Amino acid sequence: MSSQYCEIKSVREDIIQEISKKMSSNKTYNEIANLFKVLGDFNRIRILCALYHHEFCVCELSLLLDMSQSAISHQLRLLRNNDIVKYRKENKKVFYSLESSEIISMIKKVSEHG
Amino acid sequence: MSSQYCEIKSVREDIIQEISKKMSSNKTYNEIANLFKVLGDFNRIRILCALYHHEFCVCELSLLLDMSQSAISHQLRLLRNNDIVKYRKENKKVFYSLESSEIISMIKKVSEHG
DNA sequence: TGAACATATGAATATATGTTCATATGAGTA
DNA sequence: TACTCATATGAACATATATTCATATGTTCA
Repeated sequence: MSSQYCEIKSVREDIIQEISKKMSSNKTYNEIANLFKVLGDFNRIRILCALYHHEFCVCELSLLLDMSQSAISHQLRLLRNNDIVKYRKENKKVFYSLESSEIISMIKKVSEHG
Repeated sequence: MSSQYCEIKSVREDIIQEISKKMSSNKTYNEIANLFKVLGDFNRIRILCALYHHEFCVCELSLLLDMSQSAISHQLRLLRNNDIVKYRKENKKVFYSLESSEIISMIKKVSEHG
C-alpha cells in the first residue's frame, strides 16, 4: 500500500484486502508477462508461423522472411531460451521447429481478437 | 527475398516458395504481435488479474498494485485502446473491468507453459 | 590443413516502451 | 463560483529491446 501515491480515501479497503490475498506472486506475473513479451514481436510471430508450416534452417528462414542471418539467429535464441522452439543439427545446418503446438493455438486465438 | 542478406545456395527454394504462399499478411502478423505486446508487461498482467477478480476504479488499482495513479491510468488507456478492458463512469469515478474473459483464459494457458 | 559454408555471438546503435512529473479536464459540493 | 476529488494526458527521462556489424565457432570437403 502506498499512501504516497494515492491520497484518495473513498476506496473499498475491504475489497482491496480481499483481492490482494487472491493475487499470485510477482514471480508468477513476471513469468507470464515474459512469455507474452517473447510473442510480442512482428518477426518472432512470423518465424513461429513459418515453423508451424514447416521445419526450416536458419538461412531458409532468412530468405523466407527477408531478414539477416544474424537477426534470425538472435531471435531464434530467444525462442529457444523460452522453450518455444527446438532444433536439430544436420551436418552444417541447424533445423528449427516448434517445441509444441500450444503456442500456435494461442496465436490463432489472438488473431481472432481483432 | 533478399540475396543481399543470405548468400546461401543450398536452400530448398520450392519449400520456401510454397510456405511463402501460406503466410498471412504483414498487417495480420503486426496485429497479433501487438496484442501479445500489450499483454507482455508485468503491471498490465497484474491489472488484468485484479480486474478478473473484481471491478475496480483507478485509485483502487493504484492502492492494490502499489503504482502511481498516472502509471495506472496510462496502462489502462493502452488496455482500453486494444479492447481488453472496458469502463463505466459513476460520478467522479471510473470503474474498469475486463472486456471479455478470453484474455484471462489465455493468461491461464500461458501460466501453464513454464 | 586450408577453404568455404552455416550458424552463433558480443558490442554498438537506434528505436520503443514505461514511468514520473506537472498539469489539464471534468464531476460533485459548499 | 470556488474548491476538492478523481482521472486523463503530454513531455521528459530512463530503461529495454531489436537490428546491424564484425567476428567467432564449428562443420564439411578438397
